[in-house]
Amino acid sequence: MAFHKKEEFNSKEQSLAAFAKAISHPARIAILNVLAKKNECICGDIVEVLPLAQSTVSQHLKELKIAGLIDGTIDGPRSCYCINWKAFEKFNAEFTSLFTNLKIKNEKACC
Amino acid sequence: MAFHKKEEFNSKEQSLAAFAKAISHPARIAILNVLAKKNECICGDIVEVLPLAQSTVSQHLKELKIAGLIDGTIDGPRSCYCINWKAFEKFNAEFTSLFTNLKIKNEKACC
DNA sequence: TTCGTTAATCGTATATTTGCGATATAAGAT
DNA sequence: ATCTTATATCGCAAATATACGATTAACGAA
Repeated sequence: MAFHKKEEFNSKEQSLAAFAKAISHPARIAILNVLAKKNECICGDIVEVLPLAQSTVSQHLKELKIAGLIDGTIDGPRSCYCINWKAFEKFNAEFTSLFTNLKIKNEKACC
Repeated sequence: MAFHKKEEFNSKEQSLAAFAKAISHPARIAILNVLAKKNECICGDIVEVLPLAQSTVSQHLKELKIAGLIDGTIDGPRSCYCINWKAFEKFNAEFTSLFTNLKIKNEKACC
């Protein structure tokens, strides 16, 4: 029975998979781009740019926050989001290390 | 109404999201590692190593193949899979270019 | 031909994701 | 205190993803 067997894989695999999942939707990539383009960590502006309802955008922001890719602070009646570069660096390293490890082990294609 | 609004985002966002989705499950990352470790493009061996049923592994392989990350050829009664390095390079470039673009635009955190 | 091996696919159950409108919350403005 | 604005959260519906067992297909060997 036992569904979602994700726990049975090692932590490195899980960590990278979780990160990939966070950016596995175009809306979330678009959000990251918006956050970076505007030098101020706006938030409601994202809703205007994306073809999604406010509640949906809020949900995507939450997922990015849970994944640690962005930080969010409450600023009066509005929220301020920005990219967490440290987390990005970490995951970027994990990601490229995957490729590197693979490439070292297997240089030539066999099929 | 209109669900899955993914089409409304630009192709770059969609392409990167699709790649991220392909590696957004630890089983698929594990498969990539197995494919690389063994210098031969085994296939049934993956089933032995992973804590998943044969049909499930086959499904994950299919997804990786659809995403273009691996190639598969039929070799007698068995299938031979291997990593598509070209696709990997392409997506690796897309991925790092995302970070680079973001970093150029926004050097300092604001919250 | 029949049997065994290997892997893909089908059917199905369950879980998760995506999306929206409605509602709640929180703070500044009037 | 009330109104407005901004955002989070709730509740729900639909779509996808994950997993498995059973079946099918394709081939080599007996």
